[in-house]
Amino acid sequence: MDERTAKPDQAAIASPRRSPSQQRSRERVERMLAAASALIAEQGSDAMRMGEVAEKAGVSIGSLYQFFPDKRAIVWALAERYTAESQACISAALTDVGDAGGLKQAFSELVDIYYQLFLAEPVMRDIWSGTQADKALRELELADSRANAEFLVAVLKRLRPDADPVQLETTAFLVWQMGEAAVRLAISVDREEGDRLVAAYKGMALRELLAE
Amino acid sequence: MDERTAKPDQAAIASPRRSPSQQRSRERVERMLAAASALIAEQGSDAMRMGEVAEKAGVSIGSLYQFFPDKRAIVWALAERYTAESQACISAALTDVGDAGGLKQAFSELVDIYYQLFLAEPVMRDIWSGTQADKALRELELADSRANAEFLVAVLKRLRPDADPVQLETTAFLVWQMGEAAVRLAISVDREEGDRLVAAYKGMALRELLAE
DNA sequence: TTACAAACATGAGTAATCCTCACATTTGCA
DNA sequence: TGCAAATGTGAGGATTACTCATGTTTGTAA
Repeated sequence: MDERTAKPDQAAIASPRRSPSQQRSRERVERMLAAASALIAEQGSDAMRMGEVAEKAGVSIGSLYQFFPDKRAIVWALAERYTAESQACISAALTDVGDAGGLKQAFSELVDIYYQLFLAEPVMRDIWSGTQADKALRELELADSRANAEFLVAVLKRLRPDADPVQLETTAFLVWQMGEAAVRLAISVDREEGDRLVAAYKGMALRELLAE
Repeated sequence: MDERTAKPDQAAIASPRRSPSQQRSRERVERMLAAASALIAEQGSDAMRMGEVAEKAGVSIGSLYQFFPDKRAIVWALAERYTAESQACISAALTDVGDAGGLKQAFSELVDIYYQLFLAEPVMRDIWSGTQADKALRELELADSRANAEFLVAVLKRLRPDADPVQLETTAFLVWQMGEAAVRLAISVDREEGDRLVAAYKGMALRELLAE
């Protein structure tokens, strides 16, 4: 990221800014986010300029900063929406799983969905690519990953009631993070190899989840 | 404007700059890299300012740009050194492996070394954190990872001569990338959980490498 | 209806930083 | 010794995130 005017090492998770209370401004904020999303899809979030976002949204640069403390906050807001959406999806896919076969199928489907999403959505790809560099985004991703791992832990506790809970927790979290890494890797190579890598990840992860 | 065709050994992805030919300037370039390294260790590469690097190295800002096309090129140069070093280490650890037990031990040691290195070296940590965001660094990491995976493939072919070579290739590459992701994850949580995650990764990876 | 405070909108201006370039100095060598 | 190429310099151009003084709109209570 650019970080030109950033003060050194201020973590700064979502600094306080006015949140829109009137209908009019709520709509404007939506337009800002939509504009940002479109620009990120076109050029990536690094190349996204605050001036462009304002222009595309049909607002002044000042209005942008009325609701977002800085550039990263816009990306963060978009990221938060994606995580909320996918958590609902993951929760739905895993809560009903009762046996090993069910886990195998649900997990495989989830990985496929995630892979497809990354292939199809340039904004998502861009946002989670920068994850490592941005402190706030990294926190969001870790929290999200832990939450998702919890759904897996619930399933595992049902399937293997005698296993060490801490061990299960560790395994689920690792498997989840490996999945995100595998998908990010897969989309950065050619399609054929990407497919192979995702398939290999599935095998590796399921072996770990089912037979310890 | 010097359009003189640079030496063919400039395999660097982006380096349209003079490379030092005199003893004096070679020493100055070393000082620049040392200064950059120190500043990255202190504040991270985002917060590193080109002016600071020049000042700390005792050269002018112009001299800095004489040898590095831009800021990222400095980070890239440091990254390249680390990869060259670690490749030698990895090659040495894996070339003599002859059986499953040997692989298990060598792999485990390599993971430990890598983990310790990331824990101890703030510069390495910082550089490879930004990997996702920087195109050139990502290329370097992928190339490095493929090269390292090749050492693993050589071992696997010896241990499992009948296995599908493409499959082995995929597995080795995936395992290697998962390892990098696992270590990066491990250092971003508290030490105790990090140790558990690295141990879990080892188990998962070895199971995949040894028994397909 | 009107008065008024709070929310909202504006965009020229500020500050920080990357990088260039015209010119000065040093080095290797014929 | 002369000179071209390599190296050194730092003020200034260019870009861009972000601020703030000032103007406008909105909800609401008298």
